[in-house]
Amino acid sequence: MSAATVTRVLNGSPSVREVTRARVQQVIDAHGYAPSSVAQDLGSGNTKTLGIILPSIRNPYYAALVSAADDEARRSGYSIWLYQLPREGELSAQLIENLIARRLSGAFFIGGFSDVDRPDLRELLDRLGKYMPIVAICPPRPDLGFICMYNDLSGAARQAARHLFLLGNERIAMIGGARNVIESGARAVAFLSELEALGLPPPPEYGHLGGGTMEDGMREIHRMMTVLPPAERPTALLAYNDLVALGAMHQLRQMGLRIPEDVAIIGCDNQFFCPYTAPPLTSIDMQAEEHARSAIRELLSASENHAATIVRAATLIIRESCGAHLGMRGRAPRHENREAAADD
Amino acid sequence: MSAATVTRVLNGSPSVREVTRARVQQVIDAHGYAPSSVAQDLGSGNTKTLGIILPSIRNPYYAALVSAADDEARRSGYSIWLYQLPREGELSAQLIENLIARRLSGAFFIGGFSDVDRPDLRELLDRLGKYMPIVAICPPRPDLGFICMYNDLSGAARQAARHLFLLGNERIAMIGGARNVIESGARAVAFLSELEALGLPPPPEYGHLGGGTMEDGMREIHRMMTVLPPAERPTALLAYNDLVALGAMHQLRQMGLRIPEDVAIIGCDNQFFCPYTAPPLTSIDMQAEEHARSAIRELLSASENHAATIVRAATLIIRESCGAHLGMRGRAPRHENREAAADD
DNA sequence: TTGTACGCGTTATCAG
DNA sequence: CTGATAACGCGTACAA
Repeated sequence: MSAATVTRVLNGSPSVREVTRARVQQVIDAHGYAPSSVAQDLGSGNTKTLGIILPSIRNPYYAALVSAADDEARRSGYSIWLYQLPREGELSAQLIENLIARRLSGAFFIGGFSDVDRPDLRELLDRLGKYMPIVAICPPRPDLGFICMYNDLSGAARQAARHLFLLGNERIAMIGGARNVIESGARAVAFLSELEALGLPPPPEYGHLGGGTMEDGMREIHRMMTVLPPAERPTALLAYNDLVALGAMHQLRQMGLRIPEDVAIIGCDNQFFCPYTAPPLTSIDMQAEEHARSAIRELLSASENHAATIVRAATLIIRESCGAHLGMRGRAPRHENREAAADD
Repeated sequence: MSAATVTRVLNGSPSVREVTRARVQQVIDAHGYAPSSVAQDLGSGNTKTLGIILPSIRNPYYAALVSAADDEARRSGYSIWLYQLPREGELSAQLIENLIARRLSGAFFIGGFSDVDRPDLRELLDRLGKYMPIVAICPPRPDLGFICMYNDLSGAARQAARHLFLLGNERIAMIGGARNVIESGARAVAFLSELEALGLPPPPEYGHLGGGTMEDGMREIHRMMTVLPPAERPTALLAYNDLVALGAMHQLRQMGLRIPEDVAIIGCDNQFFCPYTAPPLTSIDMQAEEHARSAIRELLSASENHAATIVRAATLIIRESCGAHLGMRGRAPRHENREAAADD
C-alpha cells in the first residue's frame, strides 16, 4: 500500500483497480482520515486562503463585508483568514510578516486606511503586493498598485446636502469622521463645496473633531448644541456613519429635541438597523455585498497586481429621519439657491 | 550559505558569527523574505490556527464573540480561521473534512446548535473531537465530550418574567426563538414555569412561531396583537434576542402603541445598540467577551477533550423599555402572587 | 561556528 | 494498474 495509491483513491483517479480502491477506502473510513491541506499547500504553493484585514469585526458594516466575502470564497473552495488590526494606525510590520509568512492567496483590506499616506504603510503595502494580489476598500489612489474599491462618497455627500437643503434646511452640519476631516477628507470637501454651491455660508464649528462610534456622535452633537448660539445651531446633520448617527439621535432625544422636526439626520452605510431606529434612519447605501463579492472574485482571478479603481454609487436611502415625509421645513429656499443647486 | 544558518539567524540563535548574521540578514531584508508558516506548520504539526464556526458573522452578538476571540488568539500568536455555516442545520460532513484537513489547533463552535440532537451531527462532532480540542457555546450536554459554555438563560428568563410581573404586568409573552420553542427550549420551559409560580395563567397563543431576526419580531408581535382579543393581548414581552426586540418595537410603534407604557419589552444579548434604541432596550447580558476569551484559553491549554460545562450568569440590564423607570403599571400585584414569586 | 541529513504529508513523474 | 522517488520549505539533530 503506497502513498501514491491512496492519493489516487482520494482524487478518484480512474487507474485504480476496484478491489484496491475498496480496500483503501475502507481504511480511510475506519480511521476517519482526511488528507492534510497543510501538506497539500506546501506542495502546491497555493494555500487557497484569503486574508481579510480590518479594524474591527464589531462594526456591522465590516461584518457584512466579511460575511459576503466568506460566502463568495467558500464557493470557490477558498477559506478566510481573519485579522483585526489592534488599533487604528498600528498596521505594523508584524502583520505584513504574518501575511507573507502564511503564504495567503490574496489580501482584502477593509477600512483603516485613513493613514495611507504614512510612508511606512505604503512601503509595507508595496512589499506585500509583490507576494499576493490585494484589493482594498479605500479612496482611489492609482499609485497604490492594486485594486481599490470605493463608493462615490463625495457625490453622496453632495446629494445628501442638497436633499436636506431642498427640505428647507439652511444650517447643515457634518459630524464624526477622522480628525480634521474637514480639511483632509474628499467627502468633507465635497460637502463644503456643495454648501457653497447652494449659497449657504460655511458651517461654523462643524466637524472639527470626529470619530466613528456612537459615543463620538453623542459628544459631537452635544458640543455643537451647547457651544453654538441658538441661531447658529444646525437643523440638519450628515453623520459620518450610522453608528455616529445612532449616538447623535440618542443625544438629541435626551436634550428633548425631535427628529426630524427639530433636527433632521442622515447616516451612512445603510446598516441593518436603519429601518428600525425611531424614526427610521435615512442613510447612504454602500453596497457592501457587491464590494465584497467582487473583491473576492478579483483576488481569485488576478495573477498579479495592477492599479485599478472600481467605483460604485453610494445611493441615498430615504426613510424618515431626514424629514422627507414631512415636506418642506419652514419657508421655501430662496430662488437663487435653487438655481445654484441646479448648477452643480 | 546553508538553510540551517538562515534558520539560526531567523530564530536569533547565539551560535552565529556576527559577520555571518549581518550578511544573512542583509539578504533577508533585500528580498523581503519571511519564513513560510505553511512549511513550519507541516514540520511542527501545529498550525497555530483556531477555527471559529458560526451561522453568520452579521449577527452582532456573534461578531462580538469573534472579535474578542481573535484578539485573545493573537496574543498567543494564534490565527483565526473563519467558517460561516451555509444555513442552519447544514453542518455537513464537508465542513468536518475541511476542519480536519486544515489540521486546526482547535475549534470554537458558536450557535447553530439547535439541532445538536441530530445523530449525524453528533457523530461528526465526536469524530472531530478526536483530532482537536473543541469548545462550544451551547446548552449543557455533558455527553458531548467537550467543553460547553453557556449562560443561565433559564434563570434569566425567570428573572425577567418576575421583573415584568413586579412592574404590574400580568400578561407576559415570549416572542421569537426556534420553532416550537415553547415545547422544547429549556428557556421557554423556565419562562412558563415562572409564570405559573407567579400565579399567572399560561399565555394563550404565545411563542408558537419563532425566528431570530427583526422581521420575525415584527411578524410575531403583529400576529399576537391582531389575532388575540384586546383583553388577552400581552402588556409585556420577553424577546428571544435583541434583534427580535428591535423588530417588535418597530412594529409596536407602527401600530401606535407606546413602549413601555402600552407594552414593556426586554431583549436578550445586550447588544451594542441597546442603549441607543428609543426607548433604550432593557436586555440580558451574555458576557460575550468573557465567553470568547475563556474559550480561546481553554482551546490553547487543552491537550485533549474532556466533557465540561462552564456556566456564566445572564444578567438583566435594566434600561427603559421594561418600564422600570415608570414604576408600577396599573394596580399592584395580588399578595398571593408575591408570595409565589418569593417561593421560587 | 557552520554544513549535512532527515522527516513532516502530499502530489507528480517516471519506472515497473 | 501500482510502487518508488523527488520536491515543497522548514526545524532539528548530528557531524564537521
